[in-house]
Amino acid sequence: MRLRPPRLSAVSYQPVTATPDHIALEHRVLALWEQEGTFEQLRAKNSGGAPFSFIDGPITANNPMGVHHAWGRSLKDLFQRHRAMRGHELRYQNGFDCQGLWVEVEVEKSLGLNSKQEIEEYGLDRFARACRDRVAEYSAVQTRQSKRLGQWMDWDRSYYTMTDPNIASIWHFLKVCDERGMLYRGNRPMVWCPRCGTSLSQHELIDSYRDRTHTTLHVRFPLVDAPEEAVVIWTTTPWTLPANVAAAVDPTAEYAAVRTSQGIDWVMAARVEDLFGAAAEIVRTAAGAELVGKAYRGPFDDLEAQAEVAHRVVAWDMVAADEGTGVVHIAPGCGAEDFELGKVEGLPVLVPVDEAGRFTEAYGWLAGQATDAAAAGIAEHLGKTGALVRAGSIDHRFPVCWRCGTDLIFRVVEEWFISAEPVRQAMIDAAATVTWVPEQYGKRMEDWLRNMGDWCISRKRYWGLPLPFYRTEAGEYTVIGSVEELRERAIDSLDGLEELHRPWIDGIRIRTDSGEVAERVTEVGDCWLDAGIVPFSTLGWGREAAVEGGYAEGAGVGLTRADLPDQAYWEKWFPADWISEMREQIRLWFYSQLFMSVVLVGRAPYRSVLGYEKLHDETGRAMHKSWGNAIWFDDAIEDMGADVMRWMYALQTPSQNMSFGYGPANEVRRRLLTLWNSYAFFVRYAEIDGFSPTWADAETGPPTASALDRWIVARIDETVAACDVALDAYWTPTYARAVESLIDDVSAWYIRGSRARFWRAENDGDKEAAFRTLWYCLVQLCRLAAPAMPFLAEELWQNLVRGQDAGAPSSVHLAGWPVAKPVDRAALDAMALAQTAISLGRAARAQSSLKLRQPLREAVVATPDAAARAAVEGLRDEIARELNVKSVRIADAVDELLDVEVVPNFRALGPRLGKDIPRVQQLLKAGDYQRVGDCVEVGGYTLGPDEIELRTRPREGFAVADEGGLAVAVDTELDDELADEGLARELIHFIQGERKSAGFEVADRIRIELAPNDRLRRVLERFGRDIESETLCSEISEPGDVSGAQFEADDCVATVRVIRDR
RNA sequence: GGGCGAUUAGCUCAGUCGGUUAGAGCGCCUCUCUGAUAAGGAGGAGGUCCCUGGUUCGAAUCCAGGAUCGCCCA
Repeated sequence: MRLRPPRLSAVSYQPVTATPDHIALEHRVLALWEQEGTFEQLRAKNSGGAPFSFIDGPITANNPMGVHHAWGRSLKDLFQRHRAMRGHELRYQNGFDCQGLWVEVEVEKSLGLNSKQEIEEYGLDRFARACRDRVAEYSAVQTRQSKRLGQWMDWDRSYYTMTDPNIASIWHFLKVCDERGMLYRGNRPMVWCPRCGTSLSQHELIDSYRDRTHTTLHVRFPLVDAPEEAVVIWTTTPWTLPANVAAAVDPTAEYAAVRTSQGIDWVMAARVEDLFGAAAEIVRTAAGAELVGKAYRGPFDDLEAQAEVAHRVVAWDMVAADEGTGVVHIAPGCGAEDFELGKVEGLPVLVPVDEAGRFTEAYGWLAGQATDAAAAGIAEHLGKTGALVRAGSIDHRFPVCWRCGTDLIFRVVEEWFISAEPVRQAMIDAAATVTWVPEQYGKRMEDWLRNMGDWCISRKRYWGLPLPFYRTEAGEYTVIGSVEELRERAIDSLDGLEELHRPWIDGIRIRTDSGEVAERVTEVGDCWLDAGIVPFSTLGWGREAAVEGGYAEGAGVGLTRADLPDQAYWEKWFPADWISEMREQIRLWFYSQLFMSVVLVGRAPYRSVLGYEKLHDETGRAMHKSWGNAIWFDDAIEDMGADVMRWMYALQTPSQNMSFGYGPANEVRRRLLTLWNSYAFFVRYAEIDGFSPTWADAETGPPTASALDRWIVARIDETVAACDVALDAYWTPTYARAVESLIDDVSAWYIRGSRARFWRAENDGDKEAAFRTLWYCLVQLCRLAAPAMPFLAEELWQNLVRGQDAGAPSSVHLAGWPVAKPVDRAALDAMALAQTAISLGRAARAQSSLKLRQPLREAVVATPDAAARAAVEGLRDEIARELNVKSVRIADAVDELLDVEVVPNFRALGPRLGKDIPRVQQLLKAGDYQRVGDCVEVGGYTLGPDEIELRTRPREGFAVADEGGLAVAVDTELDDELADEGLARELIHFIQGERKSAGFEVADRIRIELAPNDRLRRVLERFGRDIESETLCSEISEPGDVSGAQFEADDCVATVRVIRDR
């Protein structure tokens, strides 16, 4: 280590550790932001800026957030921070989803309740309070977690979907639907959970199939006309047999009557062998159409419920020929397809079980039995009556309730719907105005919209939006559209109405237009109504006067200070410029928002959407608590740290599932270490040299006298432009890769190439330029990386910028986004050429057996391209340094080193020559052409310089490498001086190794004892001082007797001893 | 059955407007640097760009069909 002048100024950088402690650093930065109100400063700074409207999709405040939530929240924060750095005004309103079964089920568990009956016994008021308390608890937990992630939101003003204003906004929407005739009650076969006592929406069936084993039955339905004959059905749901009303056959298929011990059994001919074996005796065959219309005796005709039913065979085109018997048992009250067929055939609908999945009184001996428990009794009964052919079991995929794991059933129930047809086309049109990222999500939305059924909005539960539908005894319905309307119509006092929830709301009766008394239906609403209304309820749509803190009425009191803005505010912030959620929200929140918005204002509530796929573990498997591969946010954030986590999310291609885990996190951490190393390098030398930049330097940029400096500044400009394009397109991986690439270039190329400039003892202009350039690189990197890794960027900023200039912005997040400047393409191209030349030079060197450590006299860089020669000219020093040569000669005489080949530029020539290309290519390859100036005459064409490319091949006998018209040769001849210098380098290398293995500190001074031979003695004479200074050696001595390590190189052998000075 | 994707190195994945030599990271091997050092650099091995056909002077890229996987709907 060379001696340095004493520190000139008192600048002081915070010391930088060898590796970053992300966790400690992040907590430090969080404390700094808190202490200085950095976020508040940012909001104040951007107040009045061009609005950037982001609307947060509410997170269910029901459990701690997971790392999959952190993905979305990191993306949201990334784009918000980016827009804020560009000076946009943002709302920063976070949202919590508060109502619905998700919350109810968790509360049931925590209270030890196990059925709807138990909830009612517990008391709906206490239950509602418990639900609200759970939301309060976990919204606080999620807020804490989000802050730790670094998400900047106006946490005190989060919206809660359970507040009265939110609920009232939905009432208004429902009223509008009613006025347009879109609201109706309907019978629907619903997927039903008997434990939860409620239907499940389509959304809730996602991933609901599990491996289950169920009883299967083959059952005879004897024909009325020919009692010994029967159609035989197969079912996997025995409990539905008491509700049988028909048997379906494929009219176009062939059916066979098979003689069995029980009589004559009709099944589909294709199924005979599977069912009865190859030896089955077929009495006769008939087309399915012949069986259609035949009456049969049902298996449970003795039950009261079956009294009026006339069973018959019906035709159906969906009868499967590859399983069962080819005759399908139809119970329209127990299956979706059965129900549809029943509508066509006019079949009666028997609903055998109640809300709890238990048979009703009309089912006699079955009454009170649960569907799963009834299978055995049903099989036994059928056995007694002779209807049972055989019982078996099946292992299959069967849907279960996502909340409690109970087998789901189908049940026809009365629910409330909003018809989709009147808005279908308008929704498709509105969705087409949206920019979908990734693009195919737009097609998915369109597909969903084309196929969507009516929206079932009712749930027979407790903690949710109370549907404002009031029924008189006569069955007349009134829809209430606001709290004011409720107040006007109420018969009962609203004094006891603590909030718009059950049970309080249930006590309020109203008077209808016709003067009748009406009570509220007991149903609550689908929670996607709660979330879908948010662009209206939180932005003040239709409100005349704003109310500060007014959003918190009802269940939100004490939880939030969100305002209730007015129509002007809505007009400013609607529609959202951008929203982002995971892909499944296409059918959920993106859909419900769109639906409500199209109904209310006839257009899309968002301009652009970023969707993303699923988060899996690092092996690509879905994360499941029960599989033990789930990663808890709280663990991950204090292990890998927020920046590493956020950078992983930024790098992830949104349209692909993410493999998340500690392994990938480590890889990313190592890449961030490169930035840290560059930072540490700068601080070490800036501290030593007393280099202190000013904030103004970041604005003006560094001087660009040297080619290397010009290049890295051009790289920064190029990166800024690339980041702008990527972030404007909401595509983070391109952004993150561009930043990583710049980090790599700063570290691996700029710093490596500039190190000697920083080591230099004298304070010259070039060293100053190097400091200013590296500092500028780091500062711009901080700003570019800040949206994605806000903590690390802030840490660097504090030390590099704010610590050096009190007038600088106090936070990188207040520093503004770098302005894209014109990119110095020439500098980039020149360096690319130089890098190619260096790479070629290395390859050329590698052809000889000389180590890179051995200095060589000269490298020749040759190219026929004059512009390229001029470009490389300015980078001769870089090339010489990297190739360890004394000089670099630039030559145009490629021919002495190389053969030249003319290759067509296909992009330019393709359109012009077309089919002639292969012929011209052949002629050029064969050398059958004339060079005329810059042009080439070949096959009747004259090709201009832009239409050809000159390529070269090395001639034999040279250490030459070439690529694309560029060739590099190295002179491998060694004279004594070069050889000695090489040997000196070897010795230095050896001594450094000894120093290291002896455990000396980098700054320790040493003495060297060695016994040289003549050659080595000559080397020491020539290069002794270099060796001493390189190894921090005070003296090289030659005592008579040396014990130590053996140094061997070339023709030298010496014993060397390295001694630490005291 | 309909729709939307995916398929590129041992692994994880980029690959823009179609351009003739398909890249990165990790892993592996070799070398190198030793004043960023629990780092850094160079090189190498490793590819039927899923398959078939088409369009084109030219296809990983565009089109058609197929296979496999994933997701959505029915």
